[in-house]
Amino acid sequence: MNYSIDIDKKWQVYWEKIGLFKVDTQDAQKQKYYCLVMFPYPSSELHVGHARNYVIGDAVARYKIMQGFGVLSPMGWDAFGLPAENQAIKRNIHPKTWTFRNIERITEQLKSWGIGYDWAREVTTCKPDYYKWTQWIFQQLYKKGLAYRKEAYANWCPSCKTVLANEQVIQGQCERCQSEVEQKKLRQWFFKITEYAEKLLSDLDLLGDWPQKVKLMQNNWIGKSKGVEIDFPIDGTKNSLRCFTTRVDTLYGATFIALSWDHPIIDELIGAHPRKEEIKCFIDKVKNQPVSARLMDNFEKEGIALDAYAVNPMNNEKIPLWIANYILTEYGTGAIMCVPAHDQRDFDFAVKYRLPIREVIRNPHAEEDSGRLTQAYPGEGIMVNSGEFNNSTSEDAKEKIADFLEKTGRGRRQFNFRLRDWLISRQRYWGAPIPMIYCEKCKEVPVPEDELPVLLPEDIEFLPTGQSPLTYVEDFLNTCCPQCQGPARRETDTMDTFVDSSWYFLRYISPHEDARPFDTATANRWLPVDQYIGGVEHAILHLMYSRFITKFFYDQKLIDFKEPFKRLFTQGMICKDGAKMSKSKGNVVSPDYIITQYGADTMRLYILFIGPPQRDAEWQDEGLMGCWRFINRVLRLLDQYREYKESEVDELNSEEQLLLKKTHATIKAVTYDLEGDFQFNTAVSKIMELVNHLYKLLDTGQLRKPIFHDVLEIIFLLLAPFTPHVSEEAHSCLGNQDSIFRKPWPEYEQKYLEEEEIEIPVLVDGKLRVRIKVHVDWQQKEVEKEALAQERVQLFLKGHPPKNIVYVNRKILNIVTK
RNA sequence: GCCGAGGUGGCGGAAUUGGCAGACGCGCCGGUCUCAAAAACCGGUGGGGGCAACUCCAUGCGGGUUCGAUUCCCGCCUUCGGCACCA
Repeated sequence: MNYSIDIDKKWQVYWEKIGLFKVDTQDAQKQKYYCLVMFPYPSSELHVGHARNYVIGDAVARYKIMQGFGVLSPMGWDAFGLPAENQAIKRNIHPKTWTFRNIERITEQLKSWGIGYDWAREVTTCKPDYYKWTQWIFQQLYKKGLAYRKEAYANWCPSCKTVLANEQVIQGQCERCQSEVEQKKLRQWFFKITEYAEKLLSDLDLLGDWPQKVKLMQNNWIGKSKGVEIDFPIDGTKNSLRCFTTRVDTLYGATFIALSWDHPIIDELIGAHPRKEEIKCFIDKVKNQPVSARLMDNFEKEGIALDAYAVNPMNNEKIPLWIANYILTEYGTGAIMCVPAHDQRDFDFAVKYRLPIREVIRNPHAEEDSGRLTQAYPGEGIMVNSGEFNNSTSEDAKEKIADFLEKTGRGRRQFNFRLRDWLISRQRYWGAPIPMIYCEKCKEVPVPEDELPVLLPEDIEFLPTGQSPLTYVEDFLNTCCPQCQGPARRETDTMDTFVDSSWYFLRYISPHEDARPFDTATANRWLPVDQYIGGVEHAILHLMYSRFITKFFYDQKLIDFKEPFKRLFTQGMICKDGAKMSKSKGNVVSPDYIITQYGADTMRLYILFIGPPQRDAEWQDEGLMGCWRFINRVLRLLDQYREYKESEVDELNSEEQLLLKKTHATIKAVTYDLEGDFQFNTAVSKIMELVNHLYKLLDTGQLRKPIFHDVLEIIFLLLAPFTPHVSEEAHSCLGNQDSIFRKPWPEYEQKYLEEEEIEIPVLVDGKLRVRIKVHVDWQQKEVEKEALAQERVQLFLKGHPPKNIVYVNRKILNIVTK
C-alpha cells in the first residue's frame, strides 16, 4: 500500500461523521482536558512554520482522547486588527471581506491537515456576538474604576497618520514605513493593569508548569523594585520634591537632583527665572528628541541647571536642581537624587557639568587610597563620608537610614513597578468600538448594557487622515445621551486587539450564550486551560493581559480560578535558510504542495520529528522525504502481513520474546516522552527503531502471524496522534470496525521489560574494553570474577592487580589500575 | 549594560539521577533490481593511524572535582532571544 491524499480525505470525512472532536461540556462522566492552541490572526494562508502550533496541539488532543479524557479543542479567529485595515486602504477591499476570505482559506487548510476541532465552538472576535462581550468587559472595568481616560503621549507615525502600538515600533521607527515615530499627546483610554501588578507577579509562583523563561520575562516586565521614597524640601519654599531610590544608603553622596523635562514643579520654579527662555528651549529640545536617539549606546546626556536647591534631609546640605534628558517621565516620581560616585549615569553627567562627586561607599576590593574615582562604584561596601553611619556596611545602612527617614517623616519604604497601565485606544476602524458616549452636561457616560453591542458601521471610507474613519460617520458619531437624552457624541476610537484576545478562551466554553459572556458554572468546570500552546512571541503581552482579565473576573466572582492557563508550552519557530519563514523574505514552504504530493501525515510527522519542539528548527526538504519513506515503510508492513502465512502460537520463541520486549519498551518510552515536555522527536525515533527491529525479524522468518498482528496494532496506536490518517487506515486494514481513537492508549506490561541476563560494559581506567553477560541478580563479586576472567581485561591489566573496582549495579564495571 | 537559552559528526539532532558519546533521520559511499535511470530495498559511514586484530584523539576553549564528566564547579570565547538610561 502506498500513502496518498485519498487516505486523508477518507478519514477526515469519517471523523467529521463520528464527531470525534465534538465535546459535551456538561458530560460529567469523563475527566476534562482543555487543550488550547493560540488562535491565529487570519492575515494570509498558513505556511509550514505556522503549522507547527496546530500539529502539536492536535497530537496532544488526540493522545488525550485515546487516554479517555473528554477533550475540548476549539478554534477561533483573532480577527480585528490593523493589517485588515491596511489592505482596505491599499486595495480598496473591505476589511471584513478580506478577513472572512482568509478565515475560509485557513479553515480549509487546517481541515486538509486533519487538525481536529470542535468547529461548533468557533469564535470570531470581529463578529458582533463576540465583541458585544468585549465591550461589556470594558464597562465592567469602567464601573470598578479600572478603565479610565487620561492625556498621554502615544507613538505617532507622521506618515501613516496613526497611533501605533508599542509593539509596532521597531527601534523607534514605524514598522510599516520606517518613519521616525513621534510622541504625541492624546486623550486615551487605559486599563489599570498596574492595580494588579503585585498579583500578576506573585501568582507566577502558581504557574509551576510554565516555562521558566516566560515567567522570567514577565517578572522583568513587571519589574518590582524595593526602595525608599524621600522628600527633599526645596530651599526657600514650603514645597518639597519626592524622589524614589533603591539605594538609600548612598543618600549622603547625593550631590544634585535631576528632573525629567515634564516634571510639574518646573513651571513653578521658572516662573520668574531670568533664563526662562533658555530653559524652555532646552525642554522643547528634549521633548522632541526622537525615540530612537534614546536607544543609541552613545546617547549624549544633557541637562540644564535651574538655579534652585533642595535640602538633603540627612545633612541639611543644599544640592542643586537640574533638568536632565536621561530622566524618565513615566517611572517613579520623574525626579531622582543623583549620586555620581555610585551610579554611572550620574557620574557621566557630573563629570560633564563639573558637579561634585562624593564617595560614600568604599569598594572593599579597591586598593587603598585609590585617589579620584574614574568610574562609579555601584556595589556594596563600607560607609564613609556618611556621618553617624560611617563604618557600617551599606546593607545595614540601607535599613538604618530608611528607619531614620520613616521616623522623622521625611520618607517611606516603597515598592515601584515598571509595568505601565495598558493603553487600549486605537484611532483605527477595524476594532471593537469603545462603548462610551460624551455629553456636554453629563460628560462621560457608558452605553447602557442593554444597548450593546455598539455596532461597527460597515459602509465607510478608508482614508488615512489621522483620525478613526468612524469620526466621519455622522450616523455613528451623533447619538443622544443615555442619561439626559440630550445630544451627545460617541467615542470613535476602537479597542486594541489584545483586548479581544484577552478572554477568548472563556468564550469557547459557551460560544452561543447571548445573555452572558460565558456560563460561570461550566467555565469553572473546564478552566483553567490544561494545556496552552503557542509562540513565545506572546510571552509578555497576550499572556499578561489574559492573566489580568482573569484576575479581574475572579475578583468579580465571575470565575473561581486565579490563573487562566495551567500549563504553557511555547514552540520554537521553523526557519528556512537560516531565517524565520516569511512571505517578505520569500522563504516560505507552502503546505499545499506537500499535502497533495505526500499527504498530511508526512508533513505532520516531519514537523514533529524535525527537532525538540520548544526550540527553533531548520526546515529541510530531504528531511520531509525521510518521513515520507518511513510512512510507506510502515504501510508496507500491512502488505506483508496480509500475505503472511497463518500459524498458531502457544509459546513465544526467543526472537518473539525479544520483539515484545522492544515493543513494550517502546510503549513506555513514547508515553514518557509525551507526558514530559512533549519530546515528539524522540518519541517518533523510538517508533522508527521498533519498525526497523520488526523488519529485521521478518527477514529471519522467526515471527508468527498472531504476534506480528499484536505488534502492528501497537505500532499504529503509538503513531496515531502523529499520523492519524495512516494509523486509522491501518487500523481498519487490520480488521477493526471502530475508530483507532476509540481505542485506549496502549499500556506496557512490566513482565516484558524484566530480564534475566544483562550486558555489562567493562571499563579499564575509564575506557570500554569488553562487554560481559551477567545474571541480573549477580553481586559485585560475581561480576568482578567474570570480568577479570576476560582475556582482554587481563591484557590491559598488564599483569598488575587492580587498585580499585567500581561496580554500579546492573550498569557498569570500572577496573582501576592507577 | 542586565536577564535568559544554546554551542555534540558533512547536516537536523540522541544520551533516565555523573556510567558504553553520536540513537533516529538526512546526506554521502558501496551493492541488489534495471538496457539505463529514478524509485525502492540491503550494507557501510565521527576523525587520525594500521593489511588487520586493534589503537589513539574527540561533545566551543582553559582549569577543577571524580574510579568515571556532553552532564557538576570555576574562568573565558561565541551564537541566538528578551529588556534596555527603570534611579
